Amino acid sequence: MVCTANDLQQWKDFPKGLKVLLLEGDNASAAETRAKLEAMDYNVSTFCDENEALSVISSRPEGFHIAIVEVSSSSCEGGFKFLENAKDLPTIMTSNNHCLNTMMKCIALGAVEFLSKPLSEDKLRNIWQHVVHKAFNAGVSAQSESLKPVKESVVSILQLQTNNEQHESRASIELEKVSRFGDNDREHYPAPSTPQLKQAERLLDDGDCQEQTNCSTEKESGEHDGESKFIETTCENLNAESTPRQTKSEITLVHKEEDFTDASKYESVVFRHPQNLKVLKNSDSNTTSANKVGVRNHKCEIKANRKKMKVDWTPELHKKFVKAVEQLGIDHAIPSRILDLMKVEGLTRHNVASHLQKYRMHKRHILPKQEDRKWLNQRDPMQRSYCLQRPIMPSPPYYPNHTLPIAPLYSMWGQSRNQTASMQVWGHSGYPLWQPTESWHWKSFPGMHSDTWGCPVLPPPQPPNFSFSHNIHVLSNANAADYMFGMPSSFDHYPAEEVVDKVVKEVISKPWLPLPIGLKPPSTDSVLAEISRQGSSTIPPSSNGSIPS
DNA sequence: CCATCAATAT
DNA sequence: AATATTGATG
Repeated sequence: MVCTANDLQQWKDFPKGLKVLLLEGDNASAAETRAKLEAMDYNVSTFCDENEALSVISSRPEGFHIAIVEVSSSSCEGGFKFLENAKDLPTIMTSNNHCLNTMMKCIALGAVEFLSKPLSEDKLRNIWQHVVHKAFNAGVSAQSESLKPVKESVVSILQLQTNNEQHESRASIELEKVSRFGDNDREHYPAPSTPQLKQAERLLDDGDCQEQTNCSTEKESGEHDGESKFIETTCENLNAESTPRQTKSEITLVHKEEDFTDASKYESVVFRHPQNLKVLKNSDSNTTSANKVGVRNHKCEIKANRKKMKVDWTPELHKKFVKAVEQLGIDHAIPSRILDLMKVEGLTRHNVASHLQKYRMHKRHILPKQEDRKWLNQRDPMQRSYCLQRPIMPSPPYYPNHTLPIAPLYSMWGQSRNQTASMQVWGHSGYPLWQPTESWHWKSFPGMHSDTWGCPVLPPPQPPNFSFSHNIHVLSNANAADYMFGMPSSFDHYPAEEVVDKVVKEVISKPWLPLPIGLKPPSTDSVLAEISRQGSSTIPPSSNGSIPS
């Protein structure tokens, strides 16, 4: 049995009085959200302080039915914490940024939905469905006090409904369908995603979810036409025989992106199952029209969106890219070969080419600009070329493996090309120890050195008591959940300028000293910067850095 | 077809 | 404003 428009109308009335805990910060946006919710007859309580909300939630005196919690760069942890404590309270997470890892983590922690902001009315209108779904899904354990009444009222509504239609059936089954029809309805009511919690957790543990995203859509659907398909799987298997509880491990994550006539984009996380993938594959080869989605066709619809998937060059992906480029050497690093080496499913040559373009731009524009500035004071062209070709950094002759960068222009990247050698020399795996590999941010850090683009560079060696504990906390705590909003907050605490100065001076004066295990030499850039600051007098004698020829 | 660069889009 | 995609060109 399929829900009709009448059913929908009836269900639209349901939210009246539902108590919403809105935890969104103290800003205009929160007020706006609240207003929207109230306009829809939700009963909203706003709490700006996470701790306050947490205490409210633990006692839950007023019996909230659902919570809406924002995760942002500043209050991500609070959101996670809230989720952990929310238990049976259906919680919708919202966010301004589209960090997949954060999304994953939220879902893994039990969020029923992850909504991108701004929150349109469409997104908010039917959040109550999560309440319903949860009320039935969670069972009527003693814990779900707040949801019990929901279940009861839903059951009564359903009974009413089925009576009217002279369909005598068990309410729970009806409910199951009802809570699913949202998927098929043209308004695309949010689909509860809680049941897949475990899978999300597993994916999260992989730490490499991005790749999953990439590979999920593309394997069969055709790299040949260079086009990835956005897949929207609204199909729900309504066969009574098939169990809706999915325990498959191969669940992949896709972004569901739909365009609506009102141009408002609904975005949420859905999990796609292998079964559906099959269906999709078949229908893809048979039916090409994506627009034949009939309004009345509620049964099972699959829409293959031709829109290209936007490749998110995550640090992991970029790492692969850089590795491939390094492996090929700068001369042979062409998109197709890079693509081959990267072996990332779903990535097109175009994507790589584009990224390569950017990569080169950085090399050609950012670096020379900085270096030019540094060599303003240097008149001797010999010295210039010396500096270009030779990192001033300790490259002690007694390190046999330490080869030198060759091409002047690429000295920065040459340095990273020599990463293998550096690894042996410096005895680390290529990444700073204090930073999980999944979470380093490969953008240039303001105030940091720009050769970090694509290559994480450790801050200059730190005095024993210098602490990055803040970073460690941020980065590891979230399980690398968000390199995105880690960016501004995680690197607030650079080494103080004096510290850098001191270290750089030290290094310049004693270039022969090996660095502690696990540390990478300060970037060439930082040293050069320091030299230019102090004048060229401090440049170590050229015996230390003659050009190998 | 491919790589590259410029223009465009998000 | 940064960064990804699309388009044009050789």
